[in-house]
Formats: sequence, structure tokens, C-alpha cells
Amino acid sequence: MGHHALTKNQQLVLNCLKANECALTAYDILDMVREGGIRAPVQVYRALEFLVTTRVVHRIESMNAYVACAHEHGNEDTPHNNAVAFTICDDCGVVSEISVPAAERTIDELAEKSGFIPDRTVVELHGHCANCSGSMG
Amino acid sequence: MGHHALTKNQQLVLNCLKANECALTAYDILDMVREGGIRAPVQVYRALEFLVTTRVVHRIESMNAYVACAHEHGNEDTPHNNAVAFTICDDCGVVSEISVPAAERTIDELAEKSGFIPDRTVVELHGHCANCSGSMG
DNA sequence: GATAATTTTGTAATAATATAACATTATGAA
DNA sequence: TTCATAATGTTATATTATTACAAAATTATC
Repeated sequence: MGHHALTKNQQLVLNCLKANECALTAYDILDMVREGGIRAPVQVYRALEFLVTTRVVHRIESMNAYVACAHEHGNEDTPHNNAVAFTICDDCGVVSEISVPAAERTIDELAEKSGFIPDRTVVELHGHCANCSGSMG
Repeated sequence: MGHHALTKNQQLVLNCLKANECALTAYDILDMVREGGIRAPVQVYRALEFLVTTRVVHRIESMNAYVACAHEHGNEDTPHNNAVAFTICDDCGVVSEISVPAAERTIDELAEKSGFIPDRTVVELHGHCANCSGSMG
């Protein structure tokens, strides 16, 4: 195969995240994958490190937690570009990925004016989702 | 006085942060304020909670650490508005505050299109500062 | 294919970050 | 003063993350 398939542990962790709309902490995940054979935190953290590096999973910095990437990552890896933000509902916990390329470029350019070279940009919005705020029907 | 002055512990923690360009963790701070009489983590966390709530200090979510606000907070509290981003040099650790109101408004508006009501927006850029990247003289 | 070298996975322990529960002291109200 | 409230201090513990090393699997070399 062209690139590496996921190991059993990586697949277990990824499946667990895919099954949830909320961000899960490493220990949340651990609880859910014990029956799959994972026994220790470090096994979860190792899987997460790989999945985050390959952009199949995102870390939510403001929660110390993780979500599966909303994009398709089939046999061929097509990692989306960097300009991603997250909305986090502080009522129900649902995390959604939104794409904000223009705004992120604006921010990066502003930082670059002072000579800063951005590498990784974290954008996370806490608030209330449509369901919880009642702004829907 | 018009509003509350800081307590001794709050002042100790704030002074400690003001003396540093880098973000400090609660335990970094604890080490530095022991001689001032603070003995336990919870005392630092309580001071930080107050200082963050009153916007005199910012929490850097991607570092689990804290920096003093770059703006003046004299006798009269003049908390700046929300649209703040941070550049974080992963080489030297220096954290700088930059103002990105337009971009943040753009992001918030994009989120609002899906019915999300933003409350608090985290924007943190990791990378290399002018000094460390050699982009200065 | 056997064997050594390398990498991956597992186990145990512990470090780093954060909060809970409750005792004590200080402050303000009656 | 006396009681009520709030702030501070102490101890213990919960939560998040990593280190160190052992065992097993994989790969390279002979």
C-alpha cells in the first residue's frame, strides 16, 4: 500500500473519536477502548500523537481533548489545509470544524508584520450551538 | 477606591507575570511566589482565576500557561476588548499580544452563520519570533 | 532461514496540571 | 460583641501527560 495503514491501536482510537461529536480526552478514550485491548494511557497518547501528526485527528487545545477530523481520510490521505477553526458548544459539548482561510491568512499576515513566522494557528470558539441557544426552531 | 484592589496573593501572582515575557504555568509561578508567602497550588489558581476573569491576565490555552495583559490596567480598570491573539515563539518562549479585531469578527460571523453564538474566541499562533528566526538584523 | 539490529508495543511508575473538601482567619453587618 | 459572610490556608486528591524500561514484532544482514 502507498502509505502506512493504521495500527490496531490507532484504528481503535480513531474509531472511538469518529463515533463522537464531542471532543474526548485521552482518558475518555482509554475507557472506551479497553475492551479493544488498550490498557494504558501512554498507548492512547501514542496513537493520538500519530493521528494528530497525520491530521486525521485534531487536538482542541482549550479542552485538552481530541476530535476526529471532519474531512474524509480514505485510503489516500488528503489532509486538508491548515486554516481550520473549531466551534465548541459549552452546553452540549459538540465540536464542529469550520474553515476560515481568509481570516487566518489575515491573522498570520498581521503577525508576520512584526517578523513572526507562524507555524501552527489555533482558533477555537467557545459558545453555544444553534441547538442549545434556541436560535433554531 | 472605586473597585477592589488586588489582594496580596493576586498582586504577587500578577507581579510575577509582569516580570516575564514568557508564559508561566501555575507551578512556575508558585516557585516564584513562595518567598512572598504563597505555599499551595490552589492559592495560585485562585489568584489566576480572578486575574483572568478581570482580564488583567490571559491564559494561553495551548500552553496551560499565563501571561500578563499587555495593556495598562491602572487604578481604573480599562479592560481591552476581546479581539486578542497571541504569538508564541516556540524557540525562546516569548509571548506577544496582537490585536486582530477584523479577523476575529470575520471568524465569529462565519460561526454565527450556522447559528453558533460565540462567547470567547481563542487565537494562538505558534512559530518563531523575529529574533529567533533571524528575520531581523 | 537464523540471527542481530531496529522499531513498535506494552507495563509500570511518576511527573505536571488542576480541583475538592474542609479548617482557619479576616471582614463586614446586626 | 456576636453572628454571618467571604477570603485564605491546608491537605488531599483528581486529571492530564510523560519517562523509563521490558517484551514482542519487524526488518536487515548474513
